[in-house]
Amino acid sequence: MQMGEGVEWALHSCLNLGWIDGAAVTATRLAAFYDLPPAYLNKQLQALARAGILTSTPGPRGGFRLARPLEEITLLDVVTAVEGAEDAFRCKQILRNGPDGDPAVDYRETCVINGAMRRAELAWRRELAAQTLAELRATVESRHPGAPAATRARLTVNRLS
Amino acid sequence: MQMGEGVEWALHSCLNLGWIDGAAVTATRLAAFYDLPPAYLNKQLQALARAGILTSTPGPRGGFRLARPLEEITLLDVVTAVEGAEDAFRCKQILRNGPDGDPAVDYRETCVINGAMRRAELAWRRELAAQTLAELRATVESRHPGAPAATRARLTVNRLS
DNA sequence: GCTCCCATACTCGGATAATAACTGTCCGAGTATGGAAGG
DNA sequence: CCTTCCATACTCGGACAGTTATTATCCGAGTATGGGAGC
Repeated sequence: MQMGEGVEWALHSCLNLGWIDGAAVTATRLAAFYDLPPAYLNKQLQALARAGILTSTPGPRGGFRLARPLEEITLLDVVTAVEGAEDAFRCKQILRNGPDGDPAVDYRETCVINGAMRRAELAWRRELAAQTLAELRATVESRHPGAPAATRARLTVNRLS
Repeated sequence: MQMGEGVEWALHSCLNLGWIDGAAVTATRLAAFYDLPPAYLNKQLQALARAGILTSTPGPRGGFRLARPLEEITLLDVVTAVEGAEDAFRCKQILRNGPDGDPAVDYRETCVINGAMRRAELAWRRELAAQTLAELRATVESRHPGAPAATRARLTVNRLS
């Protein structure tokens, strides 16, 4: 069970976009920040755009920008956008093949094991939804006061170094 | 991000073993219960045996049996045994490639994003560790009082049907 | 009848393929730019 | 000089390979069984 690295890239990119005010930043520019594969990061940002977290504009002067302030974006929003909404534990309803299996029953509702696993995943999601990206940004700024300016300078320069 | 189905198989098999008193059950028999691939289920049971949840005995009259009562087996034990102990979110430390990246720093400790993700996974693990298989067994027995006898009959018959 | 022995069948255990998911790359559709032509 | 137009360069967006992880299978090492030979 492993989460795709797109989640990590997306979260860092969203935080960086939070330090840019209004200007659109291209996927290539964001990828160069951490030396990531540009086209693949673009793929993840597309997912964020589909989820309504970012807005994308094509053409020159185009790129991605935040669709809403970081206060209104939770970790769960980003994780769901990139990884999908379905649970990690997917009940295959093997009880249906068991001795008293009933084809008419939806064992995803009745299976005790599935219920316990869903409860655990719910706790995970609850914790993710409790954290907004604005809180993460505040923590970073308190530890590295120069980060906003440095990021803004690096992402809004006219040309890549 | 998806969890292997071995977890589901392992949990169901452990519950079934909880209704057998002392007798060893072969992987083939347990697989036939839900019409699963026998050799692959055997692989998962091996993982449980390596983790000390089951004991395995080879040869005729061999098979798997619980190493300790269900009261002392948590969901987390089984998940960890089958899926491994490492976190789903693995911080690749992309900050190291960033503007002020320091090769000497372990960003798994300092990265705010990694900290938030680990907190969420901790909540998930905590929930899993809070549930023992004995509690699941009790819930199943309250809903299906005939389950223990039916399972025992099906798993301890001399020949497969 | 009882004991000992051995061939047998059965089990787990790890090594080996087939499949799906994730990672990475490429090219096309569409758009604002910037300069050139015309008034 | 100002306006209009068009060729250009640049962006996202989705379609296309490469690589890793997951799923599934197979065969060998080791053991209790159960029958047969010997006493």
